[in-house]
Amino acid sequence: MEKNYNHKNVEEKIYKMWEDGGYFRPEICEEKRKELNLSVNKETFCVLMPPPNANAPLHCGHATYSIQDLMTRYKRMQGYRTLYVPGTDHAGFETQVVYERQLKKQNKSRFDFDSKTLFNDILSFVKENSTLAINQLKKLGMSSDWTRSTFMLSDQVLSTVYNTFEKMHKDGLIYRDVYLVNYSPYHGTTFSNLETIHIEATSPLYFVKYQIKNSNDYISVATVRPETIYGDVAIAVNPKDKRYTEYVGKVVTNPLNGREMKIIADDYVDLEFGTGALKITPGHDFNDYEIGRKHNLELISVIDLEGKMTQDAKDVAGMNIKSAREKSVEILRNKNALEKIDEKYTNNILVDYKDNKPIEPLLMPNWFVKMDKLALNALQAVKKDRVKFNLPVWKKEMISWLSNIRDWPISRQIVFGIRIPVWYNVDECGSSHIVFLDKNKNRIEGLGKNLLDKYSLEEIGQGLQKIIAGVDTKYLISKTRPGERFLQETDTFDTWFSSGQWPLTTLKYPDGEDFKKFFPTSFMDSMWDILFFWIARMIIFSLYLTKEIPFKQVFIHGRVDDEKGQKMSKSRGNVIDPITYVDKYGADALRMGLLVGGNPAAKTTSFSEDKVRGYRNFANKIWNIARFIEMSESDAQFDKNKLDYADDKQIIDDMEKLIKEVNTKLNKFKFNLAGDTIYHFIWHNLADKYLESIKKREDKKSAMTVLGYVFKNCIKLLHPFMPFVTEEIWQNLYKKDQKEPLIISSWPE
RNA sequence: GGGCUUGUAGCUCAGCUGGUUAGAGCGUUCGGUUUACAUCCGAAAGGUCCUUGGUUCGAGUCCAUGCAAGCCCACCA
Repeated sequence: MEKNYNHKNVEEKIYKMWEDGGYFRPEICEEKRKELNLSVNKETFCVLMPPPNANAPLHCGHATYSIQDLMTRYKRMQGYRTLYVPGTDHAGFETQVVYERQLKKQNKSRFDFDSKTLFNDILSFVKENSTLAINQLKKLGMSSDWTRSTFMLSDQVLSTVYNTFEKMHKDGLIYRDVYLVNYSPYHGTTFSNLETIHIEATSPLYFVKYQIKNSNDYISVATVRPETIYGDVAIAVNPKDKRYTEYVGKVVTNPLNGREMKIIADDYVDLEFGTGALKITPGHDFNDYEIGRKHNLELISVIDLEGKMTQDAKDVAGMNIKSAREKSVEILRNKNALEKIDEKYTNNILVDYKDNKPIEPLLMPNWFVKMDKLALNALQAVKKDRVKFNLPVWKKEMISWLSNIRDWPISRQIVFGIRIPVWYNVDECGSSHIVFLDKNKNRIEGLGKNLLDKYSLEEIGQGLQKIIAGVDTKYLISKTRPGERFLQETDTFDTWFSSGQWPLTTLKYPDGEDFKKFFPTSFMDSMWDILFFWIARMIIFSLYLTKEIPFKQVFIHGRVDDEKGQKMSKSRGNVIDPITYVDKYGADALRMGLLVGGNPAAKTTSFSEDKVRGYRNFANKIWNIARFIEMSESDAQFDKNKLDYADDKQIIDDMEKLIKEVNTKLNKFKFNLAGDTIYHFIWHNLADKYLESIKKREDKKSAMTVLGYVFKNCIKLLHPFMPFVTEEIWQNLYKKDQKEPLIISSWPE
């Protein structure tokens, strides 16, 4: 053994030995343990890997997969039939954004391609780079069964997702509706509520006069969006507001288009704010939409999908929102309908989480999942602890989210995703809006009935970019084209619709062997940022399809921040690439830095090079204990009844205590405490005290036997944390007596 | 507006159901060519455990108030 531990000579070699030996596969482990007369537990232990984006390099967050691998290795050594299932995600929206940036560099955009071509181009871009993430996970030491790896766009996944959609439709859980959605004109797609955020902005607040019919009075209304006045259908005041009591029920004139609108009373209106009177624009504001429904008001769209004003916006039709706003203000001013402007007004505007571009609430036909009943099942499962959480706070958050759930818009207007398996008969969707590239690659847009006169169905189908079918358009659900005259819905599923079924698709629901053996799974590790996006949806889907929960235990880990406790971000320039630390200090040190250097269960945990370096030193420490043992002679087999020295008895005592403590802590998922306990024992008890004391003994042989025995148990306890260096030491020291590699050796109980 | 979390050594953080002299990594100072390791060893400095009050034989740990920082949800036109 070399004087210093060098991870570079070890990690790749050891990983290959494990993988080639099939030790990541439950079947082979079971077989080998039986051959060697090691106990085999009938129970299974299964962990699903949250699928990383197929084409992006790993970031620090992925290094927390060490938690999953730690649990896997722990249970594997305990003799459970252990399976850690890997996979990769297509990450629809994220990937498309990255790809579109590439296109932009070539002066192209998504509009230059028909959707089929664009999809295939993005897919091959993903495939070209898809081994990147997997290879990096291997470098971290993940002991997952790569022969079972699943890709989110594989046939198996598609088939399950389609079947689920069909079943939900049959059960009346899928509906199509015009709904006010979060639409991003910039990205050209809808976002769910979870994907939008509010940011503070300064927007001029305009006070607009609405003339009361047959009177000289007017009501003044404050708004930051005068261009939407074209879509106003009412004025609302609070019923308790004495200033306006006499006006309720009267009629005002819309200052921009002359529409006659009622003054209604609704206690949603805040008496304190603005003038106490609110314009109601159900087509472009979520609260107004609710009020509109309550009072049976008309829905008017004055902004279209491109972010331009519609024909209903008369004088400003065709303009973009910004110019339309300026123009509207000008018109109001000319009509003497503008009372005043508060230029310094600050408000919160709705933007997307990705690029912080404005979201327009727009009326759009969309596919929805009815959530009330589905969520109720999940809620009960969580309340009854059928799914356990590592901290009570996550259970609470889950309960409150599930209790206040809204219907889920599942259609996205992006290309890179799983296309919704819905087909329209072109002869029945004449009023649908269709966009396609003709054979000369010119972008053609119009109503279905008009286009079909000029173009062949084949040409439209070939170049198809988008169909926006009316809510009442007839459709068929089918995995394949149901007939000559059919075009498929161009919307794709929200990525969480497919990843929400990950426990089912990876294990090959409903008939796969793995599904029968390993479902429900045992341990699910994830960060809190996708608690609702993902964890909740997996519970919902599993309960819906199988009546079973998808996993028994959820472990929520924290965000990995930099050494100053600041969030890592590209703009701050403090992003740490985990692989550079693996190269510099070894995967073992990196894993310890995350698992033991902080508290992985805390909301955030700080990570630094110093920590990793500290644990690299620890790897070297145990390496040198191993060298010391290798260089000294020992004579007999360890026998607990033949301990002559008090020191020997003490260290054995301490070791037994250590084993108990580590087991207790691991079973409570206190990984940092378990690891820290081992660290202390090895360095400050075993090495600094015991090992130093026996150097002075005359008869060293018996002491070396004790040391060898204690150290062997330490190496086992440490294996789930630091798999590489422990396995390498095991191969050097204990191969003579132990035929099995450390990875499947028996755990000290 | 509603909810949550955190406040411990110079820095980043551990501290399990309350129980002796409060710990780690890095940093600082002093001393070590001990034949496993300088990626090391020995020693030291450094903490009113945010404030105040309470429960208790006993509080870093439990409760309340205040102060400070951060997060999540909802969003007032």
